[in-house]
Amino acid sequence: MGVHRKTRNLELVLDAFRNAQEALSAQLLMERLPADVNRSTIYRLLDRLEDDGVVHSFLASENVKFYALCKECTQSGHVHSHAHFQCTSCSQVVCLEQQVTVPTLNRYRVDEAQVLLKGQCATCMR
Amino acid sequence: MGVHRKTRNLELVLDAFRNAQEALSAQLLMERLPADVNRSTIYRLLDRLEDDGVVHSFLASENVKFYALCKECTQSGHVHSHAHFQCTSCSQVVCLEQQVTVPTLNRYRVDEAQVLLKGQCATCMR
DNA sequence: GTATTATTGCAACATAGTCGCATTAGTTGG
DNA sequence: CCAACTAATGCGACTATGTTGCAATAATAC
Repeated sequence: MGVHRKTRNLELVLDAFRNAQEALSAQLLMERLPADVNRSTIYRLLDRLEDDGVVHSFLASENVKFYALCKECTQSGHVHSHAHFQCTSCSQVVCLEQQVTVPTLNRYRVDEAQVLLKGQCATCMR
Repeated sequence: MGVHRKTRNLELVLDAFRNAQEALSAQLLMERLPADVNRSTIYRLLDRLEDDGVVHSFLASENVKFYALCKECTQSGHVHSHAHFQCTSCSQVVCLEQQVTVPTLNRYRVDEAQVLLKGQCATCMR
């Protein structure tokens, strides 16, 4: 497992994430990358980067999967229970600092929490 | 707006929700309803019921939208910030009692919180 | 019972994502 | 540097979830 070869496409995707302040979907990546980068390749790179723990993913509105670089995550223990925010006007998605306290449930074992806050971002509020 | 006519399909869908202990997706509904109920009709009924505040929806894994009857919701003020749980083994989704305390953010106005806890349900843990 | 129109069924479409397979191109060893 | 190996890519076809236009059907009001 792991990212093996240093290819142009991989570098392009990583750069896109490094330059982005927000989380990115496959669709957004396609728009930001050169047109000749194949759709399947983007999906495959995202899958791989997620497997490798380089990015984490979460679902936002409209059934779209978003990805963002893992910052607080270590190789051993991943902490993905921070919240995400999506603006209902511009659809932009960002990772928040907020950690989510996962409630303990007696009938279930909770492994992961996905928290999506929806509302308006500073730009769209004006 | 509003549910107007009392049709067979509407009754079937409502019954399915009343009989279900879990949340239902369009797919699950299709499996539980007579085969001659049209796919589009199910989607349209779900949309309408959500508009009317009869059910609420939220996204679970695999980009699938789930619906459940609104219980704590009043006509005037909807409270949809309770958490949902999805079992990663059997994919079943349930509404939890847990209310989510929506964090206040200074750079965003938060209108809604979607919380999906993932893990294993009692049945799958055995 | 008839008129009105919400609801339905159908088929075609849209979008997000996946997959098999042949080709391309990093990487390694000599 | 070159050849061999094989990961990565591009392509096209496919799946799944959901949407839409339109004509037919059926619930409701009179």
